[in-house]
Amino acid sequence: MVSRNEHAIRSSCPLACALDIIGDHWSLLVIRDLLLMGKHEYKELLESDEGISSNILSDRLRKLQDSGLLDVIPHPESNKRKLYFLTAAGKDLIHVLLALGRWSAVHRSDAIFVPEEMRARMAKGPEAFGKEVLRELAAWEKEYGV
Amino acid sequence: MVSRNEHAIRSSCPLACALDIIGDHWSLLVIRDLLLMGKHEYKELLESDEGISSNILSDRLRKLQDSGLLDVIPHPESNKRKLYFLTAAGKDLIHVLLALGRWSAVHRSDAIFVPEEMRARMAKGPEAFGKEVLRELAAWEKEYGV
DNA sequence: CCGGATCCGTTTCGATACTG
DNA sequence: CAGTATCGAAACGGATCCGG
Repeated sequence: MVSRNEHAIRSSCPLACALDIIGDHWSLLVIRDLLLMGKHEYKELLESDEGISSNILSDRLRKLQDSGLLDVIPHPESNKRKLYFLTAAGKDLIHVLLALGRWSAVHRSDAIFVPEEMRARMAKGPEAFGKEVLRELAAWEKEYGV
Repeated sequence: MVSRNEHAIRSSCPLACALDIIGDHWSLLVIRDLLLMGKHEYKELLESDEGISSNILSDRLRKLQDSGLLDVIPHPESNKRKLYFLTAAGKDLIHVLLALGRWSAVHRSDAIFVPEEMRARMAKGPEAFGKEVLRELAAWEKEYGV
């Protein structure tokens, strides 16, 4: 396990929780996957191109839960699987991701943070794209009765 | 020194450079200080509340330089000191910081990423605040003949 | 003094193997 | 399939040293 109580320690320092989440490689990637890529299961998250390892993934999932950005619900098709959904606070990070996507489209066109076609949409109409993403997510949630 | 060639290795992987910068605690803090807090010197950066240590700071400064987000110029008042200024790409991260500041104002009102008064301004009129920040920065640059 | 560089003990990360 | 245990590698941080 990766340091369970570290989070509690950090929270008490003036260094924003925001930085614990955003200022972390893997958390950011997990959020991207949950928010933009339509992923909701452990396995799907594990398979992202960047290759997060299983212990890191479960650590970050727990931290996101602890910070109230993530909800975990049982999978309707299996009692061993779980579904991960962002809370309202988590989903609101869409604005940060959009800003980041836009920045990286402009200044880091060589680097891939989201798939090409998505970046194009992001860059052209960020707000519209953001709304669309949230709508898709809402559809998912409805489907699974979140 | 903290791993000099790591950056080169990372750049070649599909994990965006954006994440190397933004997905890092200390880099993000340094950018905040340079962009929002009007800091431009090593010593000033070293003194931020979060307490970065000198080796970490110089490592991050170098990485930011390597990624083209940071310019270093000699200090006009002393040939020993240096001035750190963000490049255009670096300054453009203002939009990410604004989104982040806004998010943390809404969802993490207990955590401090920027000073209270600044957060209020950020939350109320992000674009206006962003422009103001960039104007202040331009004034600095002019003063130092960047 | 200032901007770092270096050393070093400690903490955290992460790849792999493993388990229920 | 969803995690956990292990363990080496990397990052951290603090102190200290150094050249200008």
